[in-house]
Amino acid sequence: MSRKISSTGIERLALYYRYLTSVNGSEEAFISSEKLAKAVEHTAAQVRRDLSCFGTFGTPGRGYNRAALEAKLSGILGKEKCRNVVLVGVGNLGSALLAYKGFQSQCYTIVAAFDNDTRKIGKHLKGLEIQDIRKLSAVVSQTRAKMAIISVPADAAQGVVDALILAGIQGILNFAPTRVVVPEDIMLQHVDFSIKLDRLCYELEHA
Amino acid sequence: MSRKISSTGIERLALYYRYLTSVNGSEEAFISSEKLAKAVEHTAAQVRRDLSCFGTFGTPGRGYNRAALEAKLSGILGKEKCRNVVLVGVGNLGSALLAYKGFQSQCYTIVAAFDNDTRKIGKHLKGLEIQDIRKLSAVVSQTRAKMAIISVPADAAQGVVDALILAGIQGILNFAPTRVVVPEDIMLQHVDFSIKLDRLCYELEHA
DNA sequence: GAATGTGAAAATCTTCACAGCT
DNA sequence: AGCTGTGAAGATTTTCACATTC
Repeated sequence: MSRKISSTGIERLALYYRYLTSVNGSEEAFISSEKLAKAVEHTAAQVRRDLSCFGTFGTPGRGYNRAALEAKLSGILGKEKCRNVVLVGVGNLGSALLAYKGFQSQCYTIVAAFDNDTRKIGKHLKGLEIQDIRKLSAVVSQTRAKMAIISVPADAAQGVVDALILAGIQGILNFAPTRVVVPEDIMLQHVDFSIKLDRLCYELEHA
Repeated sequence: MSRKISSTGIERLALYYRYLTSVNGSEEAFISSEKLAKAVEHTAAQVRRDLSCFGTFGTPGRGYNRAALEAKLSGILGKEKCRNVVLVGVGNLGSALLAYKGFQSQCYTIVAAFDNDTRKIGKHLKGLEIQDIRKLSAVVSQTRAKMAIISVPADAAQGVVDALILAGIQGILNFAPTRVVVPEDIMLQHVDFSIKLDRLCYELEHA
């Protein structure tokens, strides 16, 4: 046991977890690495390797107990404690993210939304009042949010990121179509769909 | 020259391209691998390696000619021919994607939008009429679209993907929070932000 | 018999470091 | 002097294959 998980492996763990929680009831109590792999379009060896990084909880000859595996993954991923998230940038995309059910059904709650557009500030959306970005610091410490989602224009992204870090945010999910710089101890993930579309385009071109 | 580009390298190429097109004018005519790397948060060696996979067009001692590099990348990525894209699933996220400027400013045009909700069909959004999903096949052949974006619920994704492929679509950008199966010759990319948020959560937990 | 957990091999991706060009 | 292009080394990730356990 106990090789370090690969960084892509972490995303697979999240896929395993989502799969397990999405098929509810009326299933066998055990699932094999083979079946789990099929469900998320990966390989059985990879499933076993990923899971083995966190201990050994499969049963040879049977597979993994679904309920136990789900619980274990929940723990590994840190989903026990539900997490408060703030969102910055309530444009088209930001509004869609506010409404997105996938976050809530997992363990995340968007507890505040910010914008710098005075026409939006004060309005309500999905039960949240859009707040002035200048209140960021106060609200972050008040809600003890550790994660932020930013969906602002590319040229505003770095400034917002800096402000978030100053306010105490430790992890940022960036939807702005640009790269930003953060200190070593701040976690950052990009969701960059124009790049993904470009990649698709490339692959079509070179098929 | 001429090692095969890594699959992550392709996404970097798209980043280089976006960076070059985003800084307009008033720049040096040449840019070094070092500077380009900085701009997109990668390394100089990686930039040179990625580019070298498609020929040699840097100038030792000077760097890369910005305009030439931009043109070259455009060619590599297949951006010459602007590409018609259809979108399936006009919910919150789909609507935001329709409005997203980033696609247009690159070479993509969303030429049709589909949904299966009779309350939405016939309505107009961003100058497009939302069409009945059953017209998919006709519209795809008419517009000669080769790429599709899907933003439908997870449980509808596979069905939509199958229909798209039947209609002649060759590349799919999937925003549905689930994995789908496609034949070998169909290109598929996932934009899976609940997974990215989970990864952020994991990294916060194990920082 | 069936499926895990894991060394070892293979494949892929990144970095080093430097010869060679401008 | 400055920077590219690239072999070679290194690091990471995936796959193979099988002894071991239930």
